[in-house]
Amino acid sequence: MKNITISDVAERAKVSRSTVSQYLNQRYDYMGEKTKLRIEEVIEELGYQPNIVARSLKQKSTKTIGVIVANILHNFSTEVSRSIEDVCNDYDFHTIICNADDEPKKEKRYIEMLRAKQVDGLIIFPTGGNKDLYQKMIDENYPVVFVDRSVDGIPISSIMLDNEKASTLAIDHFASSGYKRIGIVTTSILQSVTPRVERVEGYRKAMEAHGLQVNEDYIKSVNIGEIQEALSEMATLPNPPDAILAGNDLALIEILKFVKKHKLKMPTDIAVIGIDDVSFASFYSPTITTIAQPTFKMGKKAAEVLLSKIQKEESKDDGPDYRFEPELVCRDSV
Amino acid sequence: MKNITISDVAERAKVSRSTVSQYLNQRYDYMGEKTKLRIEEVIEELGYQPNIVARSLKQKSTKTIGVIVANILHNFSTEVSRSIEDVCNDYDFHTIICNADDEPKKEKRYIEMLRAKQVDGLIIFPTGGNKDLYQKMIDENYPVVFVDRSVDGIPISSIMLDNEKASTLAIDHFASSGYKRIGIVTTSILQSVTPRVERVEGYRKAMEAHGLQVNEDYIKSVNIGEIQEALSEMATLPNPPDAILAGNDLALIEILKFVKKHKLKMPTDIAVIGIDDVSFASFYSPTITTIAQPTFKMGKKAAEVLLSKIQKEESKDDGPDYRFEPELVCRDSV
DNA sequence: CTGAAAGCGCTTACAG
DNA sequence: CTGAAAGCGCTTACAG
Repeated sequence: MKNITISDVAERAKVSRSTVSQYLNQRYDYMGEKTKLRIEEVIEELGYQPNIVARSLKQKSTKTIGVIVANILHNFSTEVSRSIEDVCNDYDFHTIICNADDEPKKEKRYIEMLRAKQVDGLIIFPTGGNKDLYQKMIDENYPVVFVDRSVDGIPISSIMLDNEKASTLAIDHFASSGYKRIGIVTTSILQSVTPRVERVEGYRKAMEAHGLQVNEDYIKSVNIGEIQEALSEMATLPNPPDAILAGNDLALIEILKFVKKHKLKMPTDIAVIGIDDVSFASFYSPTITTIAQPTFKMGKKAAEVLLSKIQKEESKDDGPDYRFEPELVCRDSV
Repeated sequence: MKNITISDVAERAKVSRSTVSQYLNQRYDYMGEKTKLRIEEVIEELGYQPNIVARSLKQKSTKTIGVIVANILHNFSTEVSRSIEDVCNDYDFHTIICNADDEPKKEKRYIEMLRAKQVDGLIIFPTGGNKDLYQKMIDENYPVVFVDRSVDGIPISSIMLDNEKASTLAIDHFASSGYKRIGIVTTSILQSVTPRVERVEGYRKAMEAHGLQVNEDYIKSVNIGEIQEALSEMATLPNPPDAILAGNDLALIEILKFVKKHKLKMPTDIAVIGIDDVSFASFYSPTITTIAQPTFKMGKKAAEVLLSKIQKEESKDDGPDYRFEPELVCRDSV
């Protein structure tokens, strides 16, 4: 199956390839009306579709961006990606989504692959483990924006939740419902991933603001596989917490499993709030009070910031971060 | 920022571009050891990365495939896509995922865009609404495979669940637990989407096999927004069903919402089985009995079939469909 | 063992 | 108003 190229169209329409190209790029300014119509006809007739790869090579733009999420298992990643795609679509950009699986090595491989593929820019939920690469992109003035996390010493704008506020909303709500022994469970904080660190920090501050005691035994930042154990430890404390804030959706699920396994009742035995508005929150029993992230807005912003960097050539920025407001969704688990 | 090209490498290594290209393509056969080392060094030194767009243009292969899912909201779509990506990754192929949103128009746009981008093949969860395009791809011997659904008169292999078996497993399980008034609720069947049609068909056959009466009022195939109403209708029948099979994950969620809203108890007031093993099935209250699709295997198969079509040039096949076995996951909602 | 030349399918000044 | 020419960054016979 020989592919139809611009030459075939030109030949058939009895014009030069340049003229066809002008037509394709809608530069009709100086084109004879009959020429235009003739080309249009031939294209229709041949079912010609321009080869975008060839165009990209010449134009040095692929109209494609790459998105590298740290871990696709978080609902947040999926929703933000979806929103990024929507916006890109509106601007006729394609999106290639990759999942680094929390491994800096994979992230590195994807960054290199995507750049070799000449994507016009990158949206990264950074693992944090490739500072040299991040810095190299800055030095080369290559368009990048971060999402969810920032990286120390790397001045790339990041689209993030106001994480401290998220914790504050939760603690305020617990407190106003009379809970005092409030714990927090989140996935490991060892790589100092921004949202986790800030949420724990926000938790501490909010507790203090309410004059509540911060008990270190009530704070668990461990790998997802160790959460059950951490919860058991908390539960067997002489004075166990009566409310728990889940630092993200995966932590929440672990908590719900624990609650179920031990036949606890929410909110009487234990009150729960989850950061991230999981899909089943509204029909779980009881329905789950959550702190929702504006994932749609955040994805939109990420795409817009990146696209504008791409357009401007001038992708320099002082790396201002964009913070988004969390929202308390009251339901029955508190 | 001038990009580093093969010419820069050639110049610096004092060889021709051809030789560098040979090196890049690992055709070392006739290359002097010193040449090889020199090139290697220079590449390292310059941080050179070959431009894949240029390579693709010449090689007429982008090492990229497109995936167009009918509706990304189904958990099935996400999981299968993920598995496709994993396999493609192993073969050094990239994946571009698009969501047709159940709209044939969007599907058409994506097919055309992806082909213009010269993707080497397409995996489609077909909406069914673009038969001319599907046929055109067959005529052009362009590599395509379908997933989840087949399209009447279009001999393209499809990777599908054994849908009748899925319903059979559910009905058998209901029946063996003593339920007799069994209903089925699924999203609209109007466009004769394969799995929906087959699941309803399987339901009928299985009911008959058990000597159970098929009550047409127990069969609801309506748009997602109308499921609540359909359930109300069923519930107010003089003799309402005491068990319901959810045709897919979205239908299941509607049922769970209904159950919650009307404070019904599962399985005492109503027993439920869902086709698709949703994420929360194992910790919902009660845990939910489901029929799981082997999404991972199905995605793997789809990728493998497509990749082999791509490799063979000869992408013709007689369109044999591949059927996968559903699995009953017994939990507490029956 | 390595290089000169042609070509992939476009686009973009530039000339007329 | 339209065409000839050069070029994007690679690869691939082919010659030597």
